Amino acid sequence: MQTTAQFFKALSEEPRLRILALLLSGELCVCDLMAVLQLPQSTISRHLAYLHNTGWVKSRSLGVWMYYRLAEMETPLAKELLELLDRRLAELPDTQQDYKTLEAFRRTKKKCA
Amino acid sequence: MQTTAQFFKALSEEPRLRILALLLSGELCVCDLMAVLQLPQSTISRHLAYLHNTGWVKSRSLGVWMYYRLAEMETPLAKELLELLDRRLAELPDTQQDYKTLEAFRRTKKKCA
DNA sequence: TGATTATATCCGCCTAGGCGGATGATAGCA
DNA sequence: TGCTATCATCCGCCTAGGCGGATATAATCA
Repeated sequence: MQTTAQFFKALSEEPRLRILALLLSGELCVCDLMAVLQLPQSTISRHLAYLHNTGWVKSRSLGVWMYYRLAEMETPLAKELLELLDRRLAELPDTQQDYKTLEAFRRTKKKCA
Repeated sequence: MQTTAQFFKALSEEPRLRILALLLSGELCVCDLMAVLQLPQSTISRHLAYLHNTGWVKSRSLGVWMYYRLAEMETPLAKELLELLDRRLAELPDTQQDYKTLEAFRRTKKKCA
């Protein structure tokens, strides 16, 4: 139960929720997230570390970049929660705005890839 | 999004998760929750106030007692999240233990009702 | 009315964790 | 071998919110 609470705690801050919503669309590196969320790099990395520690995301390094993706969920509760986020987070206006920003960023910059 | 994060934050502490799990089985008063969770009354009331403020529970007073029940969820995300908790929280060993304790408490005490 | 009971709130204390600038480690490039 | 870009971590600062004992409020009962 402690662990379950911990797991939900990862969703209790807006920047982390926005990061997860963005990762639902696929793997991203830290600089992508910086560009979309408009937050300092230390803030992004801190939240990513939190999400990593609580089992929400996995990472792989590719050259200088660190790519983050959603982890494979292990318990039924976690699996279904992720499915729920996948269905319902995208509906939120804030998420849609972030998706647009990500698209725009990808068109203008061919860096970070 | 801020609100969504706030909503999840309510699930980020173990006592609140246990309270919600117990309320899934029906309306309860503060003294029921005290008996099951074995936590001081001020702690229970504080968490109930938090759950109330974040839209998870509603309350009604009946004489000296204050009865708490799950609120009707308003957004699709909230509705489905509650359904998920209903399906999956009951599976957890901690929840099952709390249910047993609640049953035992109800058999021995006819007070608080 | 005075005592008891259930609950809410206050209080002081304490920790997790938020923030963002500064610094450190590492990889690729010139 | 520097130089630069990316990212992790450190740092000091600050707030939300955890805890539980003490107190206030309201309802019931004798």
